[in-house]
Amino acid sequence: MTQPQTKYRSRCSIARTLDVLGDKWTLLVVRDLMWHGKHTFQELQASEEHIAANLLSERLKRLMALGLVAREAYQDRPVRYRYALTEEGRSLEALLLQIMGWGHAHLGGGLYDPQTGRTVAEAD
Amino acid sequence: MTQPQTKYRSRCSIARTLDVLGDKWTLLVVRDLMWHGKHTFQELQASEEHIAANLLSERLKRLMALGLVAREAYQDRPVRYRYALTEEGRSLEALLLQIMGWGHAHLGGGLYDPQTGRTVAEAD
DNA sequence: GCGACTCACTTTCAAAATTAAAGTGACTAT
DNA sequence: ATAGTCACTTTAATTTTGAAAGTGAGTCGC
Repeated sequence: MTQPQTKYRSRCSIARTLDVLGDKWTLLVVRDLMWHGKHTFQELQASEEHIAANLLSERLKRLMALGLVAREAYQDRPVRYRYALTEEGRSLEALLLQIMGWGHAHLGGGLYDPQTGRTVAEAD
Repeated sequence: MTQPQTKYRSRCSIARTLDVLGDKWTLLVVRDLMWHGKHTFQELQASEEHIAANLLSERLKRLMALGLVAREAYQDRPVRYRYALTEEGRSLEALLLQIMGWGHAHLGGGLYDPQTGRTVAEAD
């Protein structure tokens, strides 16, 4: 549970969620961390949607500030980081599944099965 | 099922859904149409988040183009419209509930109960 | 008839966000 | 020494947004 109301547009939970996750990139980063084993900056950047480096950098900072993502250095000299979802970040899985289900049914996108790691229904 | 009329960034259902709904306003319009009995342009514009008229106009056009919202004239001279979700638009309810649930649990927003039309848990 | 008002927008324009590209700094490999 | 990797940051052009004002068709009060 994060802090005060002043940082949000309203007290509506949907508006608040959109305040922090409502853009075209944030949830794709979460998707990659959640399911696709992408944990370094360059792995995240290499996803097929091609997020710009400055946006990835900014989104990771926001997700860390929200406590949804944490990073740890996996190497010094030079320091290199590994990003991972926190437990709170993993709580977004149901939301991601819901979004995926809707997009599959209504926009013809693929349907990924986190159990098997496979896309079980092809996209148009 | 909407056809590949639009071109999407990728075949990922999440990316596609974000392509069409991934911004700070679209789902608030859907929320108001779904649950709050707001059906005219001015009713939608009067919500507490205060969407700008140009954005509301553009979002309604997009939602209509997607087949999620339809409008009918409820008056001629001058023509005035009533906007409503289509059946496909109503399919977004589960997604809205999921987003609301997450926002309530993690950002402290209110929790609305569509059954009773009441907010059952207050926001911070 | 005249002015004030309503509704559903559209236009305007500055500010903010996104995009693509190039640049930086610390290193490693040849 | 030169080239390459990684994790970013910076820069500059383009796009989107946000706030305000404007428009057009009509109604209402006097």
